[in-house]
Amino acid sequence: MRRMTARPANAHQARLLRLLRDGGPTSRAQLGDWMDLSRSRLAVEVDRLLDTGLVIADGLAASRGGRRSHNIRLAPTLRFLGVDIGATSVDVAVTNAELEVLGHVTQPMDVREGPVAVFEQVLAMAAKLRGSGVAEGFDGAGIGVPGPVRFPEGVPVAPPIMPGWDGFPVREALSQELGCPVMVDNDVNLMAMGEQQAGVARSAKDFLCVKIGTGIGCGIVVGGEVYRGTTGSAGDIGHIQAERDGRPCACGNRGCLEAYFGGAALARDAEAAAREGRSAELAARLEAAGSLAATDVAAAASAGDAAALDLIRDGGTRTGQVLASLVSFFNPGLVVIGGGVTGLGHNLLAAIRTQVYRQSLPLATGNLPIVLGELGAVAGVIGAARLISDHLFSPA
Amino acid sequence: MRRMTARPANAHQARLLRLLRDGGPTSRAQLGDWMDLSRSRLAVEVDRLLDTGLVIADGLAASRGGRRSHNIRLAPTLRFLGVDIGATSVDVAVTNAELEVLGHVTQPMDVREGPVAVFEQVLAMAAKLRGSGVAEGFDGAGIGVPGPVRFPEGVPVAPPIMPGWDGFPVREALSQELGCPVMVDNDVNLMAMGEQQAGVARSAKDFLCVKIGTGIGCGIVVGGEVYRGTTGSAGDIGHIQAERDGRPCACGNRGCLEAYFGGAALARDAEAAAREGRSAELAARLEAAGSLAATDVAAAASAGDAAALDLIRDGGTRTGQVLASLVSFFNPGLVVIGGGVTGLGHNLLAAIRTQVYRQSLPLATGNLPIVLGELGAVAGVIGAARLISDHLFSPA
DNA sequence: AGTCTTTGTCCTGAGACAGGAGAAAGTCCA
DNA sequence: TGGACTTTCTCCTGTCTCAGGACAAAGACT
Repeated sequence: MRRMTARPANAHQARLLRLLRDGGPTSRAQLGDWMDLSRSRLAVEVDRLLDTGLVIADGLAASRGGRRSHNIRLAPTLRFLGVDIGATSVDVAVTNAELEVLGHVTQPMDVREGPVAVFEQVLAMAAKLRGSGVAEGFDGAGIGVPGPVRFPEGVPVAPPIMPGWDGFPVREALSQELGCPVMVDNDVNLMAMGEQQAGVARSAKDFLCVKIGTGIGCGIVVGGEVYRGTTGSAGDIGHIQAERDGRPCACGNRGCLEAYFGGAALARDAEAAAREGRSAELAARLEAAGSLAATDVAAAASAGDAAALDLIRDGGTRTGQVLASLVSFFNPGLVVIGGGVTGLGHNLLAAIRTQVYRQSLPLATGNLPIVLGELGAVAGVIGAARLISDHLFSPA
Repeated sequence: MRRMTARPANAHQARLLRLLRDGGPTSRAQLGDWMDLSRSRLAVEVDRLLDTGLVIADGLAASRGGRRSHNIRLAPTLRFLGVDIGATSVDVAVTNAELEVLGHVTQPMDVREGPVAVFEQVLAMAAKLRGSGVAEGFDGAGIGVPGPVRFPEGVPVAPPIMPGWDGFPVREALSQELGCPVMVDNDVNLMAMGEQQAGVARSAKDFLCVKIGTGIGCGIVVGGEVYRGTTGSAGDIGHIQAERDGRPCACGNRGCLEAYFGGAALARDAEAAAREGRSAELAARLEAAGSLAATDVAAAASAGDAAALDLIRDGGTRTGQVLASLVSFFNPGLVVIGGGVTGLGHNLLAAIRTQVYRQSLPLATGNLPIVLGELGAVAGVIGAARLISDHLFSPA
């Protein structure tokens, strides 16, 4: 099947495509109101988009007291691929042009196996989704990787947890393989975009999105746009010092937040608690599985295990301390907590909130919601689809 | 004398005005190149600006191998007033349209006397400048206040060090008094704008500007624009926790950065060192003056006093610790250190640099200059003039 | 003196754009 | 059932915006 080749020819067309993406099928009149453009001018641009095939006019909407309107909508055959590469697993999903998830698969994986092995797996997963009938091909793909990215080129730079990826031309390689445009970004930024597109951050302009997975990162959104920093490492808060002369961290420093919290540290601490006899619940789970993960701590905590609860509270408190500084500095309108350990749920959230509300300036916390992300594992893939659609729905 | 009433009618004209402001007198041909606009289209907009009187064409430039060009420049009679209200002093300056300082006065003052008393003084200073012949009137004024501001309305909100100012309609009141448009912002943001306009940050897009005066604040510039946060308190880093369960702070919390450093804390610590006999140099100065200020510490340090050097190093280290977190988070392309205590100079800078380069991520610090501001006291007033000129040089 | 370069002006044709007239296709009420 | 009213969409017209080319002005260079 032929895939999307056309691109919007001007800013009006780009804006139309995004409005249709986020607002669904819409009449010409409605679009004119939204864009603050005369109906005559708008009609021209819509007609041009119809010519390109990027949008179609199908069916008539119900009358609202007058002539029935034509539904203008994005081409129903458009398909985006969203890929979220984590430290220990990978998510691949297919969306339509409205960024609704049509198919989604998750598999365990180890990033340290390097880009070649990982992308082989990703391509197999994409092929599987295509085989299941939700897509005949892809018009674009967004890729999230767990480390800093030189965004314009789509190349990871100096990623601590994925050494083999440094400088690998992810964007170019995948674009070749998939035969469609590809954009690459940090997984945390994609989570923020996902929650902004379809989650709790829909109406937020300036917000932070803290992802607590194997590591800890923070997506920064300024004026509705992801802020990536000068070298693409903005939001890398895992190695902010949480304790002076504290625990040694893999990065070479001491007392980093990630040395105390995040999936890896949490599992380590839980195993220690089990071995030292501080928790029968955790010890039993360690006995059964041979090792522990963040989910075990969550399960133990909801079973009332005191040691597990302590671990969560302590991690939340440390995260909250760091976050309190960032809230004072950045004065966001919303803070979203997400990532693998959100299974820890409200115990974690309560600890974070307590710390932030206590330590940050009243003016900054006065009306500051701190909430859990509502999309879970699909936040990343929706963000990835949004990334590539933002790219494709911008003037050529 | 009649003052500026015209405003640019469209984005082209606004851009032209800013180019002329930042680039000085320029030929039509040069402007066309800068704006990426055809000479014919540009000529139309320039002619319209000439009609409004906002710009003039005077004299001919030297030939560059062909016909000599006309110099297009901003109206030489335009005058902006820049006001920088600090905790203990106030700066007032007059600039021309190119934001060059034509006259500048500084006076001691106490913000706690409240807005009415302070503005009486400010208006007297402005009148004095006008009397000296550098201006016959003002086309606009920018005001910096030492606390958070609700920017669109130009009203201070919940300012900790200037309680009487909460909710006072600074913008409206001064606009009445001066008879010209007024914009109000946090003094730290104005310092950042000043260094961006005419100082070390001229080419920086994303940078931080740390102002260490009586208190400590941080201007945040994203993509060339000041970021103010959701409630206008972004950059308020003085009350970030520098030490767990540390010194009590005036804000009610413990261990805030401002409890350890900044002009107030530094003076307090210096007086303590003098009284406890840890520094003969500082004791002598205390004896002579009855109290100590940051400048005394600077003088003592440059005279080789060990206790003074310790104070500076300790303050720099703590500031550096906080800044290290913010650098990891924000990944700026430049960090500027300015404010009253920059007299502490390179001892302070060295301590800050050491800490940031040690604690932040290598990717974020790899090519990160940390430098002193180069404008000193005029940074704020130039920033204030820039603020109002940005406002006036934008489409009506 | 002749050629080249640069600047600035003028003109033309393509496209952007708003607003109005009016046709199409419905609702609503008597 | 028919007339009045609404809403949507198309078409037309006049005004701007804009690029690019032709050309004149004014000087540099040889």
